[in-house]
Amino acid sequence: MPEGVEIEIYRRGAEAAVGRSIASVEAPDEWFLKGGLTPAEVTAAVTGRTVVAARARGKLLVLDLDDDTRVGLRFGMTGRLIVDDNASIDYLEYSSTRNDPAWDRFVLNFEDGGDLRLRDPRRLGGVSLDPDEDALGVDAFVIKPKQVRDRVAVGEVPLKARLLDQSRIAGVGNLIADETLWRAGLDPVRAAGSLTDDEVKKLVRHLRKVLADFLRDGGSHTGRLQPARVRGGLCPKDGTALLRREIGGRTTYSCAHHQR
DNA sequence: CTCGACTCCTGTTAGC
DNA sequence: TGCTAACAGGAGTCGA
Repeated sequence: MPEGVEIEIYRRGAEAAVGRSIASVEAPDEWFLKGGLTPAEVTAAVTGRTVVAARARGKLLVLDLDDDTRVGLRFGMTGRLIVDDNASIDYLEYSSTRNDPAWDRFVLNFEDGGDLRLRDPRRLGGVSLDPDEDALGVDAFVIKPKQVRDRVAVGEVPLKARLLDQSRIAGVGNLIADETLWRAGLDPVRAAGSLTDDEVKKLVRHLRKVLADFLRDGGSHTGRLQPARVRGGLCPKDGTALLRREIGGRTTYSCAHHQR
């Protein structure tokens, strides 16, 4: 599903839109527009403008336009970005393997004839104008150990829930969180503030490696834990029956043996 | 401010 | 074969 890794892949795909002018907009699904935005408003705001940058912050993809308007794209759990008929990602966990244009919720048509499409079967994504980027924490790709210690590894909230809190660290979704904690040998229900300095360092080290691995391998579904994230799954490290719990409101798989 | 519970969305799949 | 119900999770809202 689209987590920070997928958003970075989308961002690279969206680089193809930089320098191009927007001729028209398709916003057929008003529900998909967030913050009270209407199709008429978004059309007026972006038509005739040129894309000058594509940026990622956590799970938010931002297109900067030449008049400082910012277009915020969110992908929910099933959204994909398609630029000029090129999808940067073909497979998304929990999404459909079909490819139906009826799921195009937002389209920018460029003056040169190409287009940028946000295709989201389950409509959990959305489009906003001038999104509040400051509400997001430091992006997981660049967060430093000290920032993790100060903003993530604090309080009595379960560690897993903390990692999913986008205001503290942006871009970690359910699969990245489970894989990171599994590799780091940390129990997802541990109080976030209970980690020692060494455990914080270990957490950051594994997070960075997980992000790099997932980026290299093409998405957040490519983890070593992933095949075992099913009912009755066994830990790929030691064969122990995995625990399946709901933590932070999300299905969480972890190993009772080596995650402490 | 913090935090857990709840709600939204719909394609897919398990099970009868 | 056809149907129903459960399931998936990112993000916003609400109340304690």
